[in-house]
Amino acid sequence: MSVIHSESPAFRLPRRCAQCSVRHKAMCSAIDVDHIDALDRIITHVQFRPGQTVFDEGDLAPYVYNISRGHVRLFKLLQDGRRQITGFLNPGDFLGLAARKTYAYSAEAISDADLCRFKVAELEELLTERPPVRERLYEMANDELAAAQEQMLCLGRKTAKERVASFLIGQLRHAADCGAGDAAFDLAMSRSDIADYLGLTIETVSRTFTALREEGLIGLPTTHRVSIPDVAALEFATEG
Amino acid sequence: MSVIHSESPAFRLPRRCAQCSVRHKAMCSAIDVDHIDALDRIITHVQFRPGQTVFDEGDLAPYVYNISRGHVRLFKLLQDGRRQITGFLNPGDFLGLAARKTYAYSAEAISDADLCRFKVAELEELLTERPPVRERLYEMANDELAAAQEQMLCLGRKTAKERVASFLIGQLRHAADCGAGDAAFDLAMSRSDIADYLGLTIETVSRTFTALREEGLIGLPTTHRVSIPDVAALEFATEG
DNA sequence: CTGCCACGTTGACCTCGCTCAACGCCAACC
DNA sequence: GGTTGGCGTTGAGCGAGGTCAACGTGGCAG
Repeated sequence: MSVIHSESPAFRLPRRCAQCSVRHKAMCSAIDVDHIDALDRIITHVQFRPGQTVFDEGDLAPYVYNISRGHVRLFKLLQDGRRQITGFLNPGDFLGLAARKTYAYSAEAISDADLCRFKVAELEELLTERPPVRERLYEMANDELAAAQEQMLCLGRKTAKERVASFLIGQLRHAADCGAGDAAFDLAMSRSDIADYLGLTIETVSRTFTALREEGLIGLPTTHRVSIPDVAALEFATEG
Repeated sequence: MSVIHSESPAFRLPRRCAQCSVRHKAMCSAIDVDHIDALDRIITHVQFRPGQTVFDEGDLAPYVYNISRGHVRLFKLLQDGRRQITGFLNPGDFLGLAARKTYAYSAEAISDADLCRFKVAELEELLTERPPVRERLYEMANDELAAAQEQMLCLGRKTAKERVASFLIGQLRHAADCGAGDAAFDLAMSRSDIADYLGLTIETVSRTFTALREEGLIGLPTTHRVSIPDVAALEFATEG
C-alpha cells in the first residue's frame, strides 16, 4: 500500500478471542475460558494504518475497543489546532472508557493496529450478566484516573527535563511489563507526539533528549530506541 | 476556637442519611429510600477545620468519604514541595475513588467540612448486594476521568489567561448547578490553591485576575467573589 | 543513483510566566 | 491604639522554554 496515512475505512478481520495474546491483560480477563464464545459473538475485529482515525471527540459513541496489537494515541484539540495527547494505549488497553453518549477525546492509530470492537449496547448486556466485568472496568478506570493525576503533576509542576525523564521511566516500566529484559526499549511515537503529551514543543523535546544523552542518563542507538544505563539516576532526574 | 488551622483530630458527629441535603447527587443516590438505614449503619460522620488533613498520599486507605458540607482539595506533592492540586471537591462529591491499598493523592479541607466516612470493606459488601452502586461509582470515575483529561489540555496547552478563564467558567458551571441565579459566585479557595491547580504562580494568577477585570471580562466585588457580565465573552477567552 | 519528503536536530532570538521584593489590606490580638 | 501575620497585588528583572529558521538524515519512488 503506497499511501501510509490513508483515510480509507478500517477493514474487518476474522479472529478468535481464545487465541488473543493480550486477553489476560484486557477487560476480557474477567470472562472465564468457558464463556469466550460469548465474547466472540459480540466482537468485530478491525484494523488501522498509522495515522488513521479510530474516532473523533464529539462523535456518537456506539463502540468501545480493546487493542490487540499496535499503539493508539488519545488526544484533545483546541480550536486553533493546539493538541494535548492525554495518553498512549498499548496492546491490552481499553479504548472508549470515558465515553458517555459521545467520545470525550479523539483516538488515532500510531502504528498498524488491530482493535476488537464492541457495540456498547451488547457490552452492557454482558455487564449485567457478569458483574465481574464491570468491576474490572471500574478498576481500569481508577488506574487511568491515577495515571491522569500523575500526568497533571507532570504538566503543571515539572520542568522540561523532569517531564522527559518521567516519560522515559514510564515507557521503561511499560516495556518491562512486556518482558523486555535490559533497560532499553523502542518508542512507538514520534517526537511530535511526545511533545504534545508532555506539553512541550518538538524542539524542546529534541534538545532535552540530547541533553540527557550528553549527561549520560540515556543512550539513543537510534532516534526511536532508548537505553537507560542507570535507571535510578534517571528516576532521580524525574523530580530533582 | 482561636486556632483555625488546628491539627486536632477530626471529631465525630451524629447525623442521619435520610436528612442529607446532598444525597441526591452523591453515590448514595443509587440506594433507594427504603434502604437508607443500611447506609446509616456503616457511616461515620466526621468534621474537619480549614487546612486540616483528611489523608495523605501513600497512607493506607481503609476509608472512603462523601462530602456533605464544605470543600476539599486533592493534590500531589513533589519531594521539594511543589504542589499540583488535581481537583476541588464540593458537597456531594466522592473522595477516595482512585484508592487502591493506599491513597494516590492527599486530601485537605479548604473550609469547614463535614464528611461521611465509610469503611471500604463495608462498602464492598454494599457493592456486592447492590450492583447499581458500583455502576454509579463507575460513572463517577468516568466523569472524573473526563475532567482530568480536560485539565491536562489546560495545563499542557493553554496560556495563563486561558487557564484562569477556563477555571472561572468551571466554577461558574458548578455554582449554576447549585442554583445560583446570576453569573456571580464565591471562590472557596485561595489564590495559592488556584495557582497550584492551574500550574501557575500566585503572582500570575493575581495579575491575570486583574487583567481580566481591566478588560471587563469579570468583576471582583471582593477578592473571593467573581461576577461574569458576559459569560460568552469569558468562554471565548477560554481558548483563544 | 537521484530527488523528494517527513522527521529530527541545532542555533539565534524572543516572550511569557517565574523570581524576588516591596507594599497594601484586613482581621486577630494585646 | 499599635502590632503582627496571612493573604493578595504590583513592579522590575530574568530565564526556561517557545518561535522561527536552517540544516541533517533516512526511507522511498522513480
